[in-house]
Amino acid sequence: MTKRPELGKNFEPASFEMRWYKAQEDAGFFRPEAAAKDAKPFTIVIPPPNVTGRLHVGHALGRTLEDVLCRWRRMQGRAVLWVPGVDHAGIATQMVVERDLKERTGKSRHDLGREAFLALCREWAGARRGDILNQIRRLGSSCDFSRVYYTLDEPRSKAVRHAFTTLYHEGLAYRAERMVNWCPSCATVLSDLEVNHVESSGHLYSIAYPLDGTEGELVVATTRPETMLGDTALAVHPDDERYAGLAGKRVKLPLTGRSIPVIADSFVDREFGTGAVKVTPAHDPNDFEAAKRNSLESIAVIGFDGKMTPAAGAAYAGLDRFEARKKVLRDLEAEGLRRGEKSHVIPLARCQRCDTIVEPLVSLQWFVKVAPLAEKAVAATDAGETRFVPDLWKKTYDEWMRNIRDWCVSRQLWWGHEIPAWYCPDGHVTVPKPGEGDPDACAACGAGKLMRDPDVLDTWFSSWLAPLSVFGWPEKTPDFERFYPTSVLVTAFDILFFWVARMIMAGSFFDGRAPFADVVLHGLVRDEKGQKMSKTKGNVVDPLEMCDEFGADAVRFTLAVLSGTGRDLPFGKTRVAGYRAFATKVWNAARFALQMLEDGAAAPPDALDFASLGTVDRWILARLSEATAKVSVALEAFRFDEAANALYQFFWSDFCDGYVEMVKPVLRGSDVPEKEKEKTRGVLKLVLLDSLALLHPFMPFVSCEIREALNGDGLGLAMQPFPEPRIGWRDDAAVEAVATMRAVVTRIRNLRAENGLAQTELLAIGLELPDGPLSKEMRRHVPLLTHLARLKGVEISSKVVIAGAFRDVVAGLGLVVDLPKKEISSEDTEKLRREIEKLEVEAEKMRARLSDSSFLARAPAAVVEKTRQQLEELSERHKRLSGNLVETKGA
RNA sequence: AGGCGCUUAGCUCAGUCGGUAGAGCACUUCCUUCACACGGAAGGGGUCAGCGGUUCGAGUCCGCUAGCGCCUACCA
Repeated sequence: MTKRPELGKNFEPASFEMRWYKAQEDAGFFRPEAAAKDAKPFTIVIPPPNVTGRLHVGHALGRTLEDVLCRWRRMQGRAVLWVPGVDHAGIATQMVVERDLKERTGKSRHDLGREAFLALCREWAGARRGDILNQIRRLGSSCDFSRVYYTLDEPRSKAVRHAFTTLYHEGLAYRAERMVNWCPSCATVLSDLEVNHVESSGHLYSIAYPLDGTEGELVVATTRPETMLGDTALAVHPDDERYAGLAGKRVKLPLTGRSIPVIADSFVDREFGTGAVKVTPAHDPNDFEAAKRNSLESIAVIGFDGKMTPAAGAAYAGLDRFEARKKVLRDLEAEGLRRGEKSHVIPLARCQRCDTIVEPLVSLQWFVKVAPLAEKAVAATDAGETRFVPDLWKKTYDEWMRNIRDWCVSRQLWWGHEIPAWYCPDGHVTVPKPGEGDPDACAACGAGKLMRDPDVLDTWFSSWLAPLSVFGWPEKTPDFERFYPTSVLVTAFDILFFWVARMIMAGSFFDGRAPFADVVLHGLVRDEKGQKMSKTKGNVVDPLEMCDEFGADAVRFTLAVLSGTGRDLPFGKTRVAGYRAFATKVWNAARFALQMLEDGAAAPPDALDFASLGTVDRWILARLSEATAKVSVALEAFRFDEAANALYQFFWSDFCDGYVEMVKPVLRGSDVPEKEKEKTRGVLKLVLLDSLALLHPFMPFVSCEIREALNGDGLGLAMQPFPEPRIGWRDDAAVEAVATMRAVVTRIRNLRAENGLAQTELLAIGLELPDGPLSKEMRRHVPLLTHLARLKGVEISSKVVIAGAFRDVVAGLGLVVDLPKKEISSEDTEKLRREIEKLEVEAEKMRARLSDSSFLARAPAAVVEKTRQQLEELSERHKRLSGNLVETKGA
C-alpha cells in the first residue's frame, strides 16, 4: 500500500506534477490497450511540432484542449489513442543546420556535399526530437509515446512514396514549366501558401517608349522598372481610343535598342496608370499568360540567384535585382525617358520563411492537380463526415476549395522526402507504380542510366498524409483498421489551408473516408494586451517557464478558459496567476475536508440515502449534478471555456463559499448527532472526489495528488469514471431554500456593513412568509442562519412586528432586521431614496407593459405571469423600503 | 478588389429559444475567526459602436453607417 501524501500548507505543484505524469505513463494508462477490449476508440493525431522549435503557447493551447478531450473520453471508458509526433520541417531545419554549420566551420552545405549534410541534419534532428516530446509531457499531455511518429521516418516515407506514385499514375501529379514563386534566398520554389502578401509603399514609375519608325512615344507605368530589360511587347486595351491604331506598330525598347511590338489585349486595365502596359513574360504571371495568348517571346533577365542575367545586357548582368532597378532608372533619366513617378502601395510577395521578396520565375517543377481531390473533400464535408468547430470556418474552407490552384510540391532542398521520379539521358520521366521498387530502366525508352530527381517534396506533402500514415498506411495495419478515421483534430485556424484542408483531401482521396469527425479550430494566442507575440516586441511567453512558475495545471486551466469561441486569446502571467489561485483554492478546500474526515467515519457513497439527507447536503449534490451536466454538455460541444468556468463557479462559489461554510457548524457542533455528522462527512467527501474527477481533464496533476490523499491507491484519476449527472439528485426545493437563506444572509451582512456594526453585535431578525414548505425549511435552519449572519433571535411568521426595525424584501420574503441604531444617517437615507426611485421606475415600466393590450394578447402567458409577479414583488419591496423612511422621519 | 469576423463594465471577454445584461481581473470598504490573504465578507461600475427596420418586447433577427482585425487575390 502506498502511503497517502500529506497535503502541505503550501501548494507546490512542482513537487508532484512530474511524479504523477511518470506514474501514469509507466502504468500504461495513456495507451488504448488500457481500456476494455471492446471499447469504442477515441483518436487524436497531434499536429506535429517542428523539430527545430521549442514548444510555444500555441502548441500549449492545442495540446491542452486535446488532452482535456483525451482524458475526459478515457475516463468515460473509451479506448483513447493520442498519437504524438514531430515534423521534419524541411526548409526550417535545413536553414538552421546550414547556419550552424557556417558558424562552426565556415562551410556551406555545398562544401560538405549532400550525403554528409543530410547526415548532419539527421543527427541534429535526432538530438532535438526527444526534447520536443518531453516538452509535450511537461504539459501533462497523455499521449501514447509507444506510437510516436516522425514525418521523415521509414513508415512515413513509404506513405509519401505511395501517395506520390498513386497521384502520378492517376495523372494528378505532373511535371511542368510554369511561373512559380521563387525565393532567391532559400533558393527554392515555394507553393502559393508559403508566400505572404504584404502591402508596402513603393513607387509607380512612368517610362517613355519611343515609337519605332515614326515620331512619338508610348508611356507606360510600372513598379518594377528593372524588368523592362526583358520586355517583349507593350500592351494596350483594344477598345482604348487613346491608343487606337497603335496595335501592330512597334516601339524601341529603351536601353536595349530592341524593337518590340505593341499588342492589343483586353487584360489591360484602362484605368490604371497610362492605360499602356509593358509585357515581361518571364517575370510576371499576368504577362506570362498574355505572352502565351499572343505568341510572344520570353526573355529571362533575372536569374534564380536574384541577379540580372546576361540576357539583361552587359551593363546589367550580375547586378542584384534591386541594384538593377536603380541603375535602370538612372539610365532612363540620362536618356530623358522618365516621365515622372508617384508613390504607390504594392502588395509585395514575401517568403514566409525568410521574408525575402519572392521572384516570379518560370521553372520546371512538380505539381499536384488538386481540383479533383478538393471536390472529394468538399463532398465529404458537405455530407457532414467532418464538421468544423466553430462552423463558420466551413465557409472559408469551401471558398478556398472552390478556387483551388495546383500545388507545387517540389522543393530545391536536400532535407526532405526525395521525389520518386527518375530521368533517362533523353529526359523521359519514370515514376514507379505504387508498391514497386526503384526503376532500373526508363519506362519510355528502356535506357538504363537513370538519374533520380534531385529535389525533395514540400514538407506538407508528408504532413497531409499524417492521419493515414501514423497508422502505417498504405499497409492495412491493425491500428489503421481500428483507429482510422480519427475523432478530432485540434489546431489553430492559420493552418486551415496548409494542413487541415489538405488532410481532408488526402483522406477522402486515398482512403475514401475523411480523416476526422470534428475539426476544432482555436484562435491564436496573444499577449495579455491582445498584441501579437513576437521576439522583437519581447512579449513572448514561454509556456514551459509558466508551468515551472505556476504549475502545468494552472497553465492548462487558463488556456482552456480563454479558448472561448475561436477568437484570439489574451494570455499572460497575471491570468495564469489567477487560475493558480483556483488550484490553490482546491488544494486548501481539500485540506479542510481532510481535517474534517479525520474526526470520524464518513458514510460511504453507496450508503448515502439522498432522501434522508439534510437540505444543505441535498442542495450541494443537486448543484454538483447541475455542474456535472454543464461540463458534459460543454465538452460535447468543444466549449472548453464553458466547462472550465462551470467547474470554477461550482467549486469556488457553491462548494467553498457555500457548502463548506454551511457544514462547518454541523461538523464541529458538539450537539450534532454523530450519525448526522457521518452523513455530511460522506457528502463532503463525495462532492470533493467528484469535483476532482471533473477537474481531472483540466488539472490532471493537482486532482490526482489530492485524490491520493483522500483515497490513496496510487492510481490517480486517469482511469476513474467521469462523473455523470444524477437525475435523482435534482432537488428544486433544496436549491430554492438554500438560495433564499444565502440571499437573506447576504442582505443582513450588507446591512451590517452599511451600518458599521461589529461582528460581535448580534442582531434580532424576523422573516415574513406564509406557512408552507419554505417556512418549515427556514425554521429548521434557524441555527444555521444564526451562525452565518451572527443573530441573536429569529422570528418566523406571516407577520413580524418589531418596532422601528428595518424592513425589506429579499428573495420574495419579508426581512425585518432590528438594527440597534434607529436613526438612519443622511447618507443612507439618500441611498434608500435612490433605491426606491429605481424601484418606482421599474414598476412603472411593468405597469405600462401590463396595461398594454397587445402585450397581454401576444406575449406568452408565462411571460405575462412572470411580469405580474415581478411587479408584485417590486411593489412590496417598494412599500417596505418606503416604510423605513417614514419611520425615520417619525422617530 | 473580394470574403469573413469584431465593436457589451476600467481591462480581457461570455451571453443558448428574442423576455429587460454576466464572469475573471482591476477598483472601494471592512476583516489576519481554528482550509485558504494565491483568502473571506460587502460594494461601486454598462445608452450592449451609431442610425433605421421587424416585433407586444431587440445585446440577440434584418438593413445601413463608422471604426478595427483577419484571410484570399496575377491589377502593371
